[in-house]
Amino acid sequence: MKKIIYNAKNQIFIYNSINRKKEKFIPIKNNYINMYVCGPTLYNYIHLGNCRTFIFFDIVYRYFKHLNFNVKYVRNITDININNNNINDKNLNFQYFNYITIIQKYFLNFNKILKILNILSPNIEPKTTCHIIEQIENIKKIVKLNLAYKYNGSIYFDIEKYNKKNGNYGKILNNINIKNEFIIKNKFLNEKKNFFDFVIWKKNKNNNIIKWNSPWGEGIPGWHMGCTTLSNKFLGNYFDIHGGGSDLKFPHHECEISQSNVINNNNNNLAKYWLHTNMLTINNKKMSKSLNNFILPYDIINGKLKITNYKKINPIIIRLYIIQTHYRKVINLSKKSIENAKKNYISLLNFFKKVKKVKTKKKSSIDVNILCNECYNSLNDDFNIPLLIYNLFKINNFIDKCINKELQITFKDLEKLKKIMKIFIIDILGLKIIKKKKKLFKKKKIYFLIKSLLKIRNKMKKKKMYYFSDKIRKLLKNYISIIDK
RNA sequence: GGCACCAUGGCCGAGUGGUUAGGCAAAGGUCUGCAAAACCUUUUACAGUAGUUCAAAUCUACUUGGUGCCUCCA
Repeated sequence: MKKIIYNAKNQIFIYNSINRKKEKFIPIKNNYINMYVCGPTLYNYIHLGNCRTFIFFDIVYRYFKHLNFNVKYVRNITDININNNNINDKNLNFQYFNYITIIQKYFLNFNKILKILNILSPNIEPKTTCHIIEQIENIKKIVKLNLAYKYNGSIYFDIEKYNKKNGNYGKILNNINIKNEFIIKNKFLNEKKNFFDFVIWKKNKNNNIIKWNSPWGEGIPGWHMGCTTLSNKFLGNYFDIHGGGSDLKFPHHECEISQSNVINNNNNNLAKYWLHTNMLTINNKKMSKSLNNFILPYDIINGKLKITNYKKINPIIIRLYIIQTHYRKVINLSKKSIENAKKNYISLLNFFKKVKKVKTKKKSSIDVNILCNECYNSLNDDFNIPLLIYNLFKINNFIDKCINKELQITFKDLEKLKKIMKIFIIDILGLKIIKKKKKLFKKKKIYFLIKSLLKIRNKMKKKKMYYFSDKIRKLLKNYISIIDK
């Protein structure tokens, strides 16, 4: 028998990347949750793989809020780029105006995509460029402790010194041996002392206009410094959850941890629980900007892709498609699986329509509380959304059987199930109901045309002229679907 | 080379020790003028080998095949 959970809040288990184990989730401060997720770097449109992380943590955020935790959710915006080659835009020359235009373009796109995927805004969305002073202060601390060195005008974090001084770079999240022969064989140590030493202050090159003054000359802070500084500033030097894609584990998160431990003079490793979402692959290859095999959400929505047979896909279906797979498992994009999500979506939301057909009885055939608790149990077990969806289908199935009078349910229990389905499908999974194609009807002329055609069709049907009535239905197929009662 | 992960029917995809999602495709049914939609029924699969157990798709070990990270990445 599975345990019945009366207080879901105290029974959450999370897979912690630091220990590679599922651990009971106990917030640092009772009833408060501080959560940080690495946001986008604005050098291109966000692709479907990027969206996965944001959708997953959106559900984590929604679930915590549903459980009445006080959640502070911070997701940064990296609006600065160390390597300008990353910016993939033909019109770009590194003039100030163009640079800012491009950052703005991708920023707007990012917000738009997140909105149509029904992702809630975090509490704070700090931009890297707005916190340069704090970053310089943090770099000063590292330099002062003699754990950094200057090379070619840039400042590097000295891993060897750090590790000698009780540090553990490479081992916290990744188990990477920084003296591994394979790496030494394949990489060249032409710039830094140690191959893994990472830049914390990058010297201004080619008279780039994006730069700030610092004790080490003009330049920009290193990428990892942004996240350490922003999380520290808004959530303190030790907070509950730090999240991001699994490809950020190394080196990004490892660097963040080292910096934070030095700056704060502790061994807290920045966050208590580290969560990493797995990759989205296409043809079994990781989707990424550098491999140029990425898929943009807009192209799916607008039906521009072969993988969806050039059919337009509702963004909420994309959302469901992504959460159907557990966050720690790879998703391989395929035609069938998107179609699958579409069907699942329809049948999940159909619940709210067909539930009206149920005729309640004096007794229920099943203990409804178990069905409800199983939903909470699924999410409590390391945010097992696929298992949750499975349990939602169980409820859906039960209702089908009540309609067919195979099983029965009381009024009270039915209300309970309606409530739980609403909480999980709409509030937590964020699968809000699609508005029907009303836009077409707004155009009055089309509306009246369709209406009069329907009138004609009904008359023909009455006269049993089915050949013509079916023709009309076929003609109108692209605009409306006609279902005879 | 190191570390991490994955393998489920014709296909896509859940399944976290016993009851075996869901969808596509196929067949039959309720309904129906035919359809559509909805619902019901049918088809039992877990890479291989060994082990633990009364019981393994699920736990353990090894083998095979694949993926990710070790360079910017969600």
